[in-house]
Amino acid sequence: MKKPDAVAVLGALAQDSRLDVFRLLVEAGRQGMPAGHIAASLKLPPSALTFHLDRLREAGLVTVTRDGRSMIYAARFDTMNALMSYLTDQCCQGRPELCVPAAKPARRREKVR
Amino acid sequence: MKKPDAVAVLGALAQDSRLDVFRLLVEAGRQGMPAGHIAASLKLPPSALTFHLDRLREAGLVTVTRDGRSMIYAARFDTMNALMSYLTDQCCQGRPELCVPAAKPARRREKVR
DNA sequence: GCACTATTTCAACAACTGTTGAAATATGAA
DNA sequence: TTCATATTTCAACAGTTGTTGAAATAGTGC
Repeated sequence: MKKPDAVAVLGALAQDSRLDVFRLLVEAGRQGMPAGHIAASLKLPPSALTFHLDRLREAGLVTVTRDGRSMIYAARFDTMNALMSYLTDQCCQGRPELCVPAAKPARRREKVR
Repeated sequence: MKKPDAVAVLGALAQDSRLDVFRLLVEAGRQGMPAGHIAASLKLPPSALTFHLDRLREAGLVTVTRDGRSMIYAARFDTMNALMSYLTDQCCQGRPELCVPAAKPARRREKVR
């Protein structure tokens, strides 16, 4: 991921309603969710939802497919993945331990033998 | 980190000049860098730089201290750290392996037996 | 075809953002 | 004190963003 893409993805997530939409789609997982269901969950007027979904799609954070009269939106984990890598590389001196506690081996493995 | 903070931090990074400034400060490390040096490196007019540094500071991404007539800005890794955790939790289903390749144990285990 | 549902498009508008240059402030040196 | 340097403040301005509601489009079923 290059800088302009990172700026676009960060900008797409840097807004209240859009962060809500994206988190909802993350929860929904790979199968996604119809636009109407998102609108109902978040109480967003349909035109506002379309506006935000467009921006998420332009940033590569969601995919759309039609199913009958519904449009199914789903989170793109690969883009999120690329953003996390970009931030780790560019904004954490490439040293995950500086910014990513998750990178600790952690908890499960008893002992590395 | 809560949602409004995450939105603020994402917004602070979601801009060309600011992402440049922050990356430069990450490179500079804990000792930071005087504003003038940043302005020179990135060829930003001083008033524009102040504007962007203010936003980074409001988002908690940099600290400032005075040294003589210079203002020394430094990246706050703890805030970046908190953002990474927030994104991993809220936008990757809390499953780092979905979005954080670094978190994969990776490569070493021959076979899951 | 007509009615019905799901979603997008469009225009309007207030609010916010990023950039600029000139003036103000703060510190240090002579 | 006066001069020079480092940075911030301020006002102005064009451009972008988010929200709204009404109208348009696309698909389904009768």
